Amino acid sequence: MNPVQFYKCLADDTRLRTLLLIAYEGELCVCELTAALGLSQPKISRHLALLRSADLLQDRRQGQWVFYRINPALSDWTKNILQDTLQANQQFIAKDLRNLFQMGERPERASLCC
Amino acid sequence: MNPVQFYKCLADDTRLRTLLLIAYEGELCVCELTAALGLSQPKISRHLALLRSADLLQDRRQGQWVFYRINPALSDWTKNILQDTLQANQQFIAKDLRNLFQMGERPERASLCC
DNA sequence: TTTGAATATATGATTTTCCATATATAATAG
DNA sequence: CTATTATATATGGAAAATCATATATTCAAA
Repeated sequence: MNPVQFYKCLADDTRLRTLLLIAYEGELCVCELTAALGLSQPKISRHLALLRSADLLQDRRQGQWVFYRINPALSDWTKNILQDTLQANQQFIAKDLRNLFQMGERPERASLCC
Repeated sequence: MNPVQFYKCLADDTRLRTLLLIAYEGELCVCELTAALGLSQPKISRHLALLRSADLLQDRRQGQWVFYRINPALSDWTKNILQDTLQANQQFIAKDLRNLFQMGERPERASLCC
């Protein structure tokens, strides 16, 4: 992956928060992200589409929800950058995480095994 | 440093090449960067000004030249990101380095000690 | 038909680039 | 020593390109 393309993906408030929240939680659906970030659904969807088409995110539909996760096929260095950014900037998403934990009725994930 | 501001600095071809070249070489002046990148002097000067005002770069004048280096006061995580990006993307600046090495009459650095 | 999510279009805002010119130091001629 | 010229870098202003957002609409699943 071209490093400039990669950093363009991170160079936006909504997208970086989204990526770090997903990196922290493992998987989040659009409605959880709207609750956490306090932004409109179309706005978030648009950024998710960008991150998906850049192969930073993977999506899966489960019933009425679409869940996003960091693409496990990402190159090691980009995964490391995301992890290091998360470790060094926890306060950057602290409020978003609080919003997420206060959200009622978060959709249940289907267990991936068994 | 706000991570979004930081990544905006890296999210441009000219700026990322400039940063990685300087990280690799330790210190470069504007005329060396123009030779390495093959871009106009005003274009490079503008991006350098942006990186300086974001505190990613430090400059010092020596005679007629202005030398730029990575700001040593940068936070550890941002310095690490730059180093990791350089390690994982050496081919990204390979051609620029070749241009630099082929450049004649590179200005001499004053030794910093004694 | 209701809920969750994606997209199209238009618009506004920010960024990037180019050209010309300004400044600052250095080198040279008189 | 002073005036002139050359070299290195910075910047102002305008044009072009890119990017982000809002609103309205559409699609898909239950």
